[in-house]
Amino acid sequence: MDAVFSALADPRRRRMVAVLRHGETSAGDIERALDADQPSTSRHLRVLRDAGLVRVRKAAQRRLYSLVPARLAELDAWLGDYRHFWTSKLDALELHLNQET
Amino acid sequence: MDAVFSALADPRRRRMVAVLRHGETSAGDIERALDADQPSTSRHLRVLRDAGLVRVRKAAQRRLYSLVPARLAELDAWLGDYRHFWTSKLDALELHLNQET
DNA sequence: ACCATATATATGAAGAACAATATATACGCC
DNA sequence: GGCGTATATATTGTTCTTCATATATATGGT
Repeated sequence: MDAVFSALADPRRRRMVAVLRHGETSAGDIERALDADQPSTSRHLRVLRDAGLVRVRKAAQRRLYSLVPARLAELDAWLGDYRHFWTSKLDALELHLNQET
Repeated sequence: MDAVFSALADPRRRRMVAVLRHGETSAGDIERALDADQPSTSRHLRVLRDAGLVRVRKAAQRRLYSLVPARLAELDAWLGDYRHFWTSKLDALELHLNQET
């Protein structure tokens, strides 16, 4: 879970994840989509991979990346424990009080 | 959003958030709940505060911390864009396949 | 009311551990 | 050999930890 959160803490990596939302994408296409340099792209993809957020598949010289739903589902499960905080009426009031502070 | 993710990347800070799920808690009580030293606790609370995940209220010498639902709701909203990945049947299958890897 | 002390929390500074960036180089497949 | 991608290395920047100190409020004695 640590790795998931810290992987997503970087805006470039979140943009990568956003790109992957549209389906399997090659490292090169991700690189171009983000207009980043190649080694840095590769390194960031590695962080996402190590966090289990993406998986990679070889296709000749290309590496095709895609999202791993399970990891995002875990994050969702974690958040689930807190969801009542902003969904319940009682806490909607609390939310309102916060805004005044 | 960066700050939210990186604040939650630390397990101690996630435990703090978990403690705060039960309601407003003083810095000292959080410190004891986590069995951590005082300065470190204070600093971690600051990170959570800077990320907007908690707010603080003064009561004499005590500082009473509580969760800010809005920030967690933002996280939930971000996740929302991806939710269909693991809720659809097609991707439930995919989730299953990942677990074998 | 004044002073000393206690309690609760925050901040400063120094060092270790960790992460990011850039440049260069290596690997594997066609 | 050329292409797509990954890794090594050096450097710089961030974050965490610890010890020491600072600030604010409360309490008790005189």
